[in-house]
Amino acid sequence: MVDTALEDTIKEVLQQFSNHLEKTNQRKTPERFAILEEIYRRTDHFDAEALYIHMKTQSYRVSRATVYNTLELLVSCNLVTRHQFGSNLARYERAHGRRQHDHIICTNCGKVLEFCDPRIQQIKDMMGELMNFNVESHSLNLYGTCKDGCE
Amino acid sequence: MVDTALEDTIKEVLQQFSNHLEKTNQRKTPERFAILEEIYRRTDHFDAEALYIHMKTQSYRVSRATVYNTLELLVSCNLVTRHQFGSNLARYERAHGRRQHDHIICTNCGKVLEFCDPRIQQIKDMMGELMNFNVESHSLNLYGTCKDGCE
DNA sequence: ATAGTTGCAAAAGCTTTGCAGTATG
DNA sequence: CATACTGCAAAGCTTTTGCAACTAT
Repeated sequence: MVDTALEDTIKEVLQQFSNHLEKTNQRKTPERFAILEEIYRRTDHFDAEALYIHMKTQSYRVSRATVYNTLELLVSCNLVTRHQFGSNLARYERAHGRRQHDHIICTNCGKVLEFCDPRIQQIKDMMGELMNFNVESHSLNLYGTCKDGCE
Repeated sequence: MVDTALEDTIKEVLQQFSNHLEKTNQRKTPERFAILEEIYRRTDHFDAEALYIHMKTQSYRVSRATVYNTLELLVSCNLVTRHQFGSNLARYERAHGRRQHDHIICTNCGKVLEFCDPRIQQIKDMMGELMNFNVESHSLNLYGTCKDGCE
């Protein structure tokens, strides 16, 4: 079964990335597109190593250096977001076409769920005003444990 | 000039730590108390290395291992809190006698300010309910830039 | 042709660990 | 006096960097 919505998103995102690279005079290498596509086929919150391993075991061979470079590039053009869920390890997820959301993390089993709350935006606006800051982004993580047992 | 409120806090916190160590059958070493006191004399959001360096240049000699061990111990008994402000570097601050607060970070100059907002607690309560989680803690960071120029 | 990119391996930065020696209870 | 803790150095892990080879433009 083919997920046509996903295929459309991927097509759109690849195009958007291509435009960005063109605009900023950076090269359209196959590695960059392959990494972006791989990221959009995932639904989890992965780390750089997991992405690297997954690409290696798939059709594609890339180096760790390129994975890290491309992740940074994708974060900078808002196609991917970067998180840290309590540890020193950076985690990533696709960003395009997703509404703003935050995360709730089980410190027991590591499960990560997403939630939305409009009050965050209110807090950002109010605090920007109050502290004389241009607030550009935020990160909100709730930590706890699943009530109905972990997987 | 002596800050008597600070001295009182330190006395109280050292006592509390002492009680905790006793209760959990851990040893009251001079290094542990020296590190705790040093932390409570700081007002910033420091990393382990800065604390280590500061202790070395002061009267006290401790090893990095002991600094890391003690920080973990202090976090676990809620006398110190651990943060990550966007990077992979852990930052710490004293926790006792401070009301719950979150952070707003300037991505330009690194300045860290604190703020309180009651809506966070509401969000934690509501999401715990909604997602069937026991929410134990959270971390909210706002990122942006100072409007009136950085230091 | 000429830079920007890649891959590899080495290095860097933060944190943890193993172990022998030390000091607490 | 038993053993938990310390200090030191080595190892671990994630991420970055240097450089020669490659390739997009």
